Amino acid sequence: MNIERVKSQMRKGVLEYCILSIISKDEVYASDILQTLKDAKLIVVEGTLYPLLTRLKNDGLLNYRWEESTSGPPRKYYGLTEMGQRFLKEMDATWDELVASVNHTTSKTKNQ
Amino acid sequence: MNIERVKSQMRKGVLEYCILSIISKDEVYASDILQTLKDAKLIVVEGTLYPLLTRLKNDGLLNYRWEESTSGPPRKYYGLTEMGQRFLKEMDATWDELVASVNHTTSKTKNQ
DNA sequence: CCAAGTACTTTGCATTACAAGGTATCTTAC
DNA sequence: GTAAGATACCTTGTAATGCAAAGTACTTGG
Repeated sequence: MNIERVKSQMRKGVLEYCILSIISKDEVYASDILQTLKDAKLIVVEGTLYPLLTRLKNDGLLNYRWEESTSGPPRKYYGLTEMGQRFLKEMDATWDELVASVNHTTSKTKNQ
Repeated sequence: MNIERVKSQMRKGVLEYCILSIISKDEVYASDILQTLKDAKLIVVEGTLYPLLTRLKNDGLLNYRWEESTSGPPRKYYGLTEMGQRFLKEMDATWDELVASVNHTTSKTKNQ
């Protein structure tokens, strides 16, 4: 039992949310997403991200287009579908609710 | 793919944190915890809670004492060990960091 | 003594993050 | 033109764990 496991555990729950949010702002490819998450201290590895992107695409929340790169193989640039945008809004609300619930449970609402 | 799955997913990450926090305030038994979580809209079922309490106990974060009940079988009243208290403080920090990270990623910090 | 209620426990399953390794494409250097 | 390195995407196996469902055990009331 260590705090790293807990961090990882908490991270899991918001991964999809953060990834959808990142994609909603800009068409990006996997490395962009990894870098953005890293900047936010939400470390994620390739083996986690790729299957997740595929899952989100299969669920109809994402689509992508291939784009040539000047410095390597072509990249998959992801964007949100209309359904993805609707879903992201729901996730926004879900996140806010969760924060409220946790703060309620841990009593950070008023006192402290 | 539905929003319920996402909620469940997010919930997972904070379950241990919320449970430790609840126990830190008062000696409670399983049904108390379930009720408190339910009040906070963090629905959890028995089959989730009991193994988790056992795990936390085995990790040295919790201890318990049996107490007779006037209305049924005896109850296990849980309390935090010293290690559990230290761990909870770390979880507090971890949670705050996560909220900051998510807000950063989803850009709720300043603009919007 | 058995039915109902309460409390705790166990089993099997599905999901999924991660580590590690693999495949494919492109650029650079020679 | 090809070998080496870099970049990008993908796959496989494993471990953790929330949940549904069923089980065990104790207590009380008729």
